[in-house]
Amino acid sequence: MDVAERRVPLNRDRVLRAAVELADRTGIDALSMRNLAQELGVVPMALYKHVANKDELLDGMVDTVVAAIGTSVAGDGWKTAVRSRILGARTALLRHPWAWRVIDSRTAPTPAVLAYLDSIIGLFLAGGFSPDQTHHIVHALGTRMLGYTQELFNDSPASSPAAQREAARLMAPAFPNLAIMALAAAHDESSVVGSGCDDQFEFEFALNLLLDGFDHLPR
Amino acid sequence: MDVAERRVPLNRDRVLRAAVELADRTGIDALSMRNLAQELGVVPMALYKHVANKDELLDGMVDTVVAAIGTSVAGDGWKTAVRSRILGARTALLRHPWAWRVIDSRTAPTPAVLAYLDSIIGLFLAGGFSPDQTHHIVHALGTRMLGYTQELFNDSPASSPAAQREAARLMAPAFPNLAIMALAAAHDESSVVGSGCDDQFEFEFALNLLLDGFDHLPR
DNA sequence: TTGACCGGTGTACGCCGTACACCTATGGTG
DNA sequence: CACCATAGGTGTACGGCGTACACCGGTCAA
Repeated sequence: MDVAERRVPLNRDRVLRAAVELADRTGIDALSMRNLAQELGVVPMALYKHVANKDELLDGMVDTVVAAIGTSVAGDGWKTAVRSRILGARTALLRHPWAWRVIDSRTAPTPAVLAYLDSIIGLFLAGGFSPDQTHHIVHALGTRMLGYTQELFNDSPASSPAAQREAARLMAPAFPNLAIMALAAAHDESSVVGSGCDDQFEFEFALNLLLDGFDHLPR
Repeated sequence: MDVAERRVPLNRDRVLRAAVELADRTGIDALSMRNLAQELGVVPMALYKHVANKDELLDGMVDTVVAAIGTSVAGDGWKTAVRSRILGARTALLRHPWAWRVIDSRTAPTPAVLAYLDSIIGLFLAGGFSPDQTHHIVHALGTRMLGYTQELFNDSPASSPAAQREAARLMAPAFPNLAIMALAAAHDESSVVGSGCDDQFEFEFALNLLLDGFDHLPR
């Protein structure tokens, strides 16, 4: 019987999928070769028959989730095509919160990442942008102007609006402008339930701003 | 004599500055409590009299470099003020390549980061943007649309243009659009010596695009 | 029948962060 | 002046990490 179980003996793919699942469930920091091995009912060193080392495991995980982005494109011009592609990538990566951090801790991009990038570039070239312009555009899409993400404001995940307003009032003396902004955001209850701040909306706002900017480039 | 040396006995500040310096020199991955202690001529556990644990050390390091951004602002309207502030932050952080990654691996923002953010927000509020608009804007500045940075193209640090063109030709079959773009970038030799791609120029291009976008918001 | 090879095992090494007990000099207080 | 609390540096030890290396049992081609 255990022989029968051994008959499906741990593809590289099974290792990668298990790693992704474990990282999703317990966080990327808790993903160790030992934990992963235990999850698969195997001794740690067995993994090394399928991945060279932990870095290659991480690369493989990235490739797995990036490859899942898919290649659907709506055909109505470059702008909607790019938008749908990027939003699709976002929803795919949102399922694996560790992915962003892992992706840019890697030194060399993985093939799936390059393929995704290539497809985006293709959309801009097909849209009539020059290779140089496309280069600038890709940089603009890949650069973060500030060093930190919007996660700043998730102080307490499900805090009530009242508690949030109270927190704002607390930091008002030290960071008055921040407090003003936070209060305004907590105010407007038209957004989704969460932190008084609809991340999806914010993302699309920024994306549209950039796309419109690209649109106005001389061509 | 060694008593005399012990008379300057390891401020928390000296620990943080040494940590920053060590991370700059050997990379953030090589920064361990043990290495840092050795650098300071002290036993590892001595550090724990000055920082609670390694996470707090990292927070302190972030605070140190972010506090060094400074608060200079040119007075000619919000746009130039924001631009100079952000470019200043960029040059400060470029001196510590590990900082970006450490900053967004932290769960809670440190005081200096909040202060910097507060000052940026203040510039937009003073520029006539509503708190809500400012909120959107800060998100736009803090979000990276693609999951990867521009470091993608640093395959080989000091590769000759010829080598780079050769690399592009190699990947052309698999990633044709990427190759087109890379060739165009390597082409134009007007940029700085480096990788055929002037990161500073790309950054300012993206920044100006966003700032102009903000400028056109109804107000 | 044999022997190569593939995949899983067991042991061991050197690194990491850090808990805990200890030691020693210092400086304020009786 | 005697005393002792305290701050800062030490030494040892533990559990976890990635992984090198030797091993070993099946499977299958020759």
